[in-house]
Amino acid sequence: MVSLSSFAKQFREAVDKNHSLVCFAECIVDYSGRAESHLPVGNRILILKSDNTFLVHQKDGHMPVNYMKQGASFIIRDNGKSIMVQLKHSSLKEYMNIEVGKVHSMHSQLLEDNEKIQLVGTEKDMAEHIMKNPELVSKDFKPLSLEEHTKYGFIDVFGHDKNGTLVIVECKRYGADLNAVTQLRRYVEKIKKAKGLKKVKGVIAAPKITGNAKNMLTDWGFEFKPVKPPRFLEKFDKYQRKLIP
Amino acid sequence: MVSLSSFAKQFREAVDKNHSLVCFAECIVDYSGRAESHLPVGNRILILKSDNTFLVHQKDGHMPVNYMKQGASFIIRDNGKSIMVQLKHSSLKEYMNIEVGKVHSMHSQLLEDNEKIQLVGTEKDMAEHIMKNPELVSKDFKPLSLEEHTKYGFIDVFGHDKNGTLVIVECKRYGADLNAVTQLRRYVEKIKKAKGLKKVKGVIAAPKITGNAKNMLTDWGFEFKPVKPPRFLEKFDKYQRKLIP
DNA sequence: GGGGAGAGATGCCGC
DNA sequence: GCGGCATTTCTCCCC
Repeated sequence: MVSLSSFAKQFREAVDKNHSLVCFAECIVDYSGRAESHLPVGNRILILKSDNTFLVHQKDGHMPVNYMKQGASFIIRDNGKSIMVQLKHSSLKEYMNIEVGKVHSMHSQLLEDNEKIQLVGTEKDMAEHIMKNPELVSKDFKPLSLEEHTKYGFIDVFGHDKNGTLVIVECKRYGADLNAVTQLRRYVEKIKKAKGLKKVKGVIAAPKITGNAKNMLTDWGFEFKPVKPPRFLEKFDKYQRKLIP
Repeated sequence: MVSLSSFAKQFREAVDKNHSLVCFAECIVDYSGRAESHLPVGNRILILKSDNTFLVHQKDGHMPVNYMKQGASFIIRDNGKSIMVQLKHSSLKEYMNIEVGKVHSMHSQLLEDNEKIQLVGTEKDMAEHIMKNPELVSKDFKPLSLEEHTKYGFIDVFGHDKNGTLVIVECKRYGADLNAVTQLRRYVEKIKKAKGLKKVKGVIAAPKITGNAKNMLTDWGFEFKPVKPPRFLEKFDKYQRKLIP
């Protein structure tokens, strides 16, 4: 058990020194901003990060129950019976109040960490994979470019077939849904209009597709190509064999 | 500083007893599942929740750098120089390895919390707001129903005008974008087909709309109605005046 | 369990 | 700053 006054002192210090702080505390949380919320009294995990991001986690679940992004100011007030922590994010017009009644434990320190996560298997990796292996789309597909942000939109892979017809490929690392089809539809319509073309092929490359999406795809004359997202890339290959027996 | 052996023991105990655990530790994190990642050595916050959700947070930022959902099994192995925590989520085919080299602090306990967050200001609240105030859409709009999940789709508000023409309203609590327009377009097309109608009105009700979305909207003959999301609802009104001076 | 859509989505990049 | 889009999205609800 930590006294409320030392909680208030250590919290203030962590905010000012950009330390990271975690505590287990009984609290009431209120929020107002894009929406409004109230969380009645209970025991939660409070996390203050070195950039002053603030998270409230309940004992279960993946997501924080309340949170405040970087950029808020902190006012810590001692009411005697409880500590009021008031977060105010002026630019986002977001506000949060945490009334802390009991502090079961707390720890704060400077965390040294200069590393960034290395991630593979994203949609971009998939698009590059198709660039290198155009036969995944079709035998006569000749990819021209990987254009993420061009004037024609954010088309994943862009090329043509043996007849010179333009082909637009929309990659999805997960199962393609209705949204993926409408997205492809937008790109095809846009490029038809921009280039004054009558025929442009649209292809969705994804590991799978939902039934309704498949129907809409065929209705609109597009194609689906089952493509698995690239995994087990070279630099992770060795590691993988260790990780998954 | 916590010894590696007591870290291993306390972690195992927390997993088995469904306690919540937080520690500050130097670690290396590897992940394989839907994607693959590697995070080199550094100091992070490790969080084990009572449902065995596991989170790794770096000192900055809103999101966890690595995580594993509820349902994984935990193997904790002492290598002498480090502790290997191996998470295996068989049904999701997700794996995570955390190699812990130093433990700066740790705490675990049973967290008692029976409360759920009360949230207002969602899209559903906005749809109800329009049901009660149909003039926000137009003077002659007569809403018929709030149908979230009907055979016609997930239409927010559904009604007709003075001529008996069907009106579909798609609400967005944030600015409407291209996606919102294609969504409305899908609903209108679907209901036209299902009911064999020639004309169905489509309306987007949102606080604002992007330029491109507005263009696509007018191209397709739909309308935009600026509507603010309902806030300061009665039960939070009193609280609000207190919270925001 | 799959499908569809919202979320206080967040984060990234480009303009 | 807005805009457009991916995300190991997550979460909820319905079929």
